[in-house]
Amino acid sequence: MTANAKLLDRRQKIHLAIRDAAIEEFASKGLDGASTQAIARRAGLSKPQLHYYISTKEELYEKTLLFIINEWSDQFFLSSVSDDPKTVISEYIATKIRHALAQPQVCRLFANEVARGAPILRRHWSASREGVERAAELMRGWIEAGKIKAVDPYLFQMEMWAVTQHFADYEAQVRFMLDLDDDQPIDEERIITDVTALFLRACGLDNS
Amino acid sequence: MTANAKLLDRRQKIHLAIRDAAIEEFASKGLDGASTQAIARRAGLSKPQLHYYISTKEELYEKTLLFIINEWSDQFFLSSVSDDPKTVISEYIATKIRHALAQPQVCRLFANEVARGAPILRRHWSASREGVERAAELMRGWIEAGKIKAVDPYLFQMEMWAVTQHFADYEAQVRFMLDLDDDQPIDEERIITDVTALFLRACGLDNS
Amino acid sequence: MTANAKLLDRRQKIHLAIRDAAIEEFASKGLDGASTQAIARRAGLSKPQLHYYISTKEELYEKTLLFIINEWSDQFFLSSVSDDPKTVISEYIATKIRHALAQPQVCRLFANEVARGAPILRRHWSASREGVERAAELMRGWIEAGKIKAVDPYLFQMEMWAVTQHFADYEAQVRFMLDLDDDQPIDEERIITDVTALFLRACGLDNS
Amino acid sequence: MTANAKLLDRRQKIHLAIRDAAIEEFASKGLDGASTQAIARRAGLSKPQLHYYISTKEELYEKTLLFIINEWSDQFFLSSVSDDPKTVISEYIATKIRHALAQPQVCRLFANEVARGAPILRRHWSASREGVERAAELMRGWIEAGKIKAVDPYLFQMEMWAVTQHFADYEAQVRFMLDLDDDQPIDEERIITDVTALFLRACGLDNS
DNA sequence: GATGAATGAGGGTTCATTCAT
DNA sequence: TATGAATGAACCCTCATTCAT
Repeated sequence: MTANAKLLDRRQKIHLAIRDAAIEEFASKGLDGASTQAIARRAGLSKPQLHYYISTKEELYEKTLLFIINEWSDQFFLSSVSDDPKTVISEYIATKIRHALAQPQVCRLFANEVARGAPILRRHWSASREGVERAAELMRGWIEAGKIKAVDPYLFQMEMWAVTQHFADYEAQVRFMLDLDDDQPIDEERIITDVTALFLRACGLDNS
Repeated sequence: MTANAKLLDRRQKIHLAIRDAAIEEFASKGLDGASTQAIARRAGLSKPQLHYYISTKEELYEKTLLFIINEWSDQFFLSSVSDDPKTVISEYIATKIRHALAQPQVCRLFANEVARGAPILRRHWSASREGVERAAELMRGWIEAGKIKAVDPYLFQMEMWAVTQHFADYEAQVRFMLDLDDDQPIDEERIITDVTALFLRACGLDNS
Repeated sequence: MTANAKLLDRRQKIHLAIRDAAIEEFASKGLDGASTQAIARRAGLSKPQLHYYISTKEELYEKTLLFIINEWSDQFFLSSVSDDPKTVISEYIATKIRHALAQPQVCRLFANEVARGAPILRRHWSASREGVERAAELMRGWIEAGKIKAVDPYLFQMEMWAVTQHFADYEAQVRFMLDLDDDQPIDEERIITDVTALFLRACGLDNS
Repeated sequence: MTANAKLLDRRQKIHLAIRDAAIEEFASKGLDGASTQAIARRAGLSKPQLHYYISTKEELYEKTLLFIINEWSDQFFLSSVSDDPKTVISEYIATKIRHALAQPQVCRLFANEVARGAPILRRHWSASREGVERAAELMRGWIEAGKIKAVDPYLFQMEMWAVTQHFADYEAQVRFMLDLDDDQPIDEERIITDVTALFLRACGLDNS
């Protein structure tokens, strides 16, 4: 490994640490509530040192936001890898819940931005229009083919999003409802099974 | 009306204005991000004047939070006014969605607190235990009586909460999904109908 | 004296102290070099306290600048109180030199702004156009009437300005040239006499 | 050219670039207002790279100041190359004005230092004493010989300095007075002619 | 020589809160 | 009551400088 590569590696590590710290802070406190102090400390840096790597808090926020939606975008919509609605819906839900439980802060950061009215995010929303429409089209095809019941494709997408996202955004409440302490694991499979069944039944795909 | 009564009236008006301002600010910025400056301005007060009515920002936050969950608590759980699950579920969903669309800030303030890990709220959660269990018991009764399919009573409550709450917490995203501008009204009835149908089908109550 | 008047008085005193401090600091360090810290200290305030009275450093700079040119503007141009050029010129020079020696910081603040390219000042220069032209017209009248020699009215104004201003802007050098310590007084009358004679001779008004 | 010579050449170029950058920055912002960042950028260097060539900002300031007064010192005083006062004075003025118009930043840097009270410069002023006195002596000779009117030799020197320097220090105001845009050239000859005539008349040397 | 990184101090400004009046 | 003023902490960020490499 060359000296140059080592350098890049080091730099990247710091940038990763900053990103993680930013996600954590922004997720729980929001843009205004988060302090660069806390982000720096969490990333193991001094405040001026942090500013060696980033320019402003706002920019860091935007970059963090864009990073997560980019990483995450493949899970935003129903995919058309399969022709079978049951498979497609089940996979969407499983993937989304797994992500919600594995990276709740990422989900909450997104939720926080949307709750604020999405001032930053909406500048990048046009890119998602197509995904929404493609998923809607897919569902309309299933409905016309009599594969699923006649549901509103847009609302159905939103409802799946709402429920799967809930396990991240409302993790504390989920724990309360399920009577779990903060350190006890959430039963992922139980949730996936239940939520999947809910939505399959809701569109007439479950014969239980 | 006596002078004393007038005074109390005036005081109460100010307290109401402060509460409204606090809900608005805390909902969009969180506890840390909100400033007493902004709350005071929104309530039509000066900053020192605000501190005449409240003691600290934290306390105002807690009081506001407790107020809304108190006002709101009757909608938190399935009520047992009727014996008919279809009626009970439909009414829960309709009420909850109407509230979400009418007072999204209240919902978002709650969401924000939970997303932070509910540090304040959890001190008052024990009071909700009973409501959760009563609703679970209610559902178990329906299941045993063969009135609804065998769903997980706890998860089912959470799922209904998640979907109904979504229309407040993710209002901006809902508008994007439904292609609505910020000033266009959201079609309440369409949503209530759709979500109700979803959950009724999900527990075998819909014969459509 | 009413309580209200007292308050206004107190406030005004602080504002005056801030203005004086600002003149002093901005004059010797410029806009960028001056620190609100130093201005606050000089005005007998803490830094946050200073911000109770002013909003930003830039605004304070601009206000200070505008204040001094406003106070000072009556000395900027040749006045036409008399018909006699000798009187007019003599009085302009005497007044201007007295001001330069009495309030060198005010002069230097102005000089500093102009040396920077007058980014703020030039937004308010249009108001001075008339004064310049009126003075030029006055001199042209004298020339046509054969009262003074044919000098360039614009350059003559600038030359008088340059020399009189010099005793403020270059006070330290003046002291060096005249071999004066920092605490020794500058002989105002000697300078006024000499400079007046210079310019009167220069336009043919001195018969010495 | 040897490798060593090349090296020295390169180094010198960088030092020249730094000096130019320093003059520019210090002239418009002063010692405190100037940033090493800006100086480095203007010189095409990084900040640490700049510190490879200089030690501190203060030292750079002092060196720059000393350099310009050294380069410039031959123009500071009336020279005695000729016996004829008219020639000597005319040449002083022409040279000084040409310099002011060609290198206004150099002049302004000097002016700024003097306006601050010349804390650095005064440590090197003793060297100028002689020049001042020699010029004064020269003028006294002319006066005694009846070649010029009886003017104060010290004030006369200062007045010539003031007027010639003005075209650099107050360039922005000069442009305003002459109604010139920032990109229009200033008419050098017009100024030299006028100022020269002024001072010649002022000491009885102009028969116009 | 030159670059990335680090640091401690200080920049301007706003914060929540308190205290006079 | 409610306002002007004050304060100390903290805000985000840039400074000049140094030190590895």
